[in-house]
Amino acid sequence: MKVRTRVAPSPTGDPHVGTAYMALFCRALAHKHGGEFVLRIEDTDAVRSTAESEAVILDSLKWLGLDWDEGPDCGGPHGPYRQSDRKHLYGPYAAQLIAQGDAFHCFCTPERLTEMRAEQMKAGKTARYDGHCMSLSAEEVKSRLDGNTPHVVRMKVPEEGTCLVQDKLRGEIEIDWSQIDMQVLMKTDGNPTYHLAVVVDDHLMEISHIIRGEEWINSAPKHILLYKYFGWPMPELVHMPLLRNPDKSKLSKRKNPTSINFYKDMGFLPEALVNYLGMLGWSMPDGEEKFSLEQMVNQFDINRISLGAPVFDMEKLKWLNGRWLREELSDDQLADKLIEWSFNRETLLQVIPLIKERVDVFSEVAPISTFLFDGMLALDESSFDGVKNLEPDQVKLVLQFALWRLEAQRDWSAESLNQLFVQLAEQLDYKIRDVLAPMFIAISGKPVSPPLFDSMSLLGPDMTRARVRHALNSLGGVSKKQLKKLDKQYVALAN
RNA sequence: GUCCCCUUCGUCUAGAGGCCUAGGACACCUGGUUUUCAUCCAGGCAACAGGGGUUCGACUCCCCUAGGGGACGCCA
Repeated sequence: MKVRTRVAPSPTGDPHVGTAYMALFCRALAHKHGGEFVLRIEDTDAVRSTAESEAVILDSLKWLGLDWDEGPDCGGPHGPYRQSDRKHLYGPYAAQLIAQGDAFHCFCTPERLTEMRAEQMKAGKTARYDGHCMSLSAEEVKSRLDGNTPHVVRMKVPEEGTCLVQDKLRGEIEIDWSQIDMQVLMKTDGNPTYHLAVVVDDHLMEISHIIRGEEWINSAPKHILLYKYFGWPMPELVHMPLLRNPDKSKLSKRKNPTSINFYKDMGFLPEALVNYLGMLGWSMPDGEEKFSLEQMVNQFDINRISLGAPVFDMEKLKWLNGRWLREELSDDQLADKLIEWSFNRETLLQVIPLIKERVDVFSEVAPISTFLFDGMLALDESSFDGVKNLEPDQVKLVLQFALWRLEAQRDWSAESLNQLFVQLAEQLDYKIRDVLAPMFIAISGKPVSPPLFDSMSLLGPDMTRARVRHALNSLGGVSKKQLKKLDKQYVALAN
């Protein structure tokens, strides 16, 4: 059988290193066995999915060299490769399950479900649909459907027994059916949920091996059951360990930069980042730590994957990057890479308007603009001494609120960043000057610098957010207790 | 709370019953090369979570405990 794998990102945000991690292993397995690696866009969440996010994710994966054999941009024999373009496909499958008696219409309101789950959890039970709408008669269902009552389609799940999940890495995993919820398959808006779409698409696209994060183990029984209902052959399951923050929690942008673009902005080489991801949870037979994507594919053996969840260690990534840079690039090539990265005419033309009025001779250009080419700035508490009108706690509050706003911000033009801060200052009833003072330190490292919003715009969302987070950390970070308090204030702010 | 997964130096890992006095790498420390720094080289510190089995023999197999993580959405 042909080995076909897929990575299926959801275009709802920044390109995540975890997506690249899965793409790397999917690609390695497929290509090692002469098969194909597919990229599919899972945009069944119509509210959160955006075309921009999709474009950025595709670009990032390409930048890393993790290109695919079939996908939304290049097509292929199993297209389309975007679930929103396949929307018409899923309804009939849901209808088939209803006709077979393996699924049913559900008219329960979200309120009732929330209440039901809360009660179940309170009683120490697993939250699970209680089967309320399964008892509806055919006539009742028909009349409600005719009356256009909002509804979903749910799959039926056995009450008793055990599901055996075969995982290539972990062997047999037993999960009781009583633990499995009667998953919604079709949403009120007519879109399939991930669970239906993934099964239908993986089957239609002839995916042979599903490589995904460990977080999916618990929903494997739902998928296995759907394959059974449809009478389709079950692909092999490979659940990879999850990448971790230094504190061992699941890698998250709150604690560690997760956007691929951040690493690009920092000036990492794509080869080094891919190499680093490859050595998390996997190793070359000879123990060599520096290897190219091609070398990894050639040597790839799924049995060399280790299951302990690896901590993403930027220090080691940096060391590896240094090796790639020194060992693989001639001075000439390095010069080209630097130009490509930031030292180009285009970037320069964006910087010059910010500094022209502030320099008299060329030799002043570098000192005033270094922060635009820097990574994480060398900050400590004393860096914020110049912030006079705010108490230390207020400085933290401003930075944290700004960070939250910036995380939600999509338009990264200087003008809309300006508006963001004007609004924040108004809502806080602070002077804009006082709100901006800590921001200047966070972004440029100094109390005075070229225009803040233009600088932020130039640095881009990933680097800007990382700097604000870094500033917060250099002030001792925000404790859980503080965070809770701030969050409360922040929510109150919006209303 | 319920269920599931995981567990070798601080971190990434090698290890598929005797080759383990547990190897490598990052970080850290020491020394050498270098006008300084970095690179590079040499050396050092440092781990099989705990307890029971199985076995002539357990880092490796089984069980229990502990710790960590994840899942419990009309998100993926």
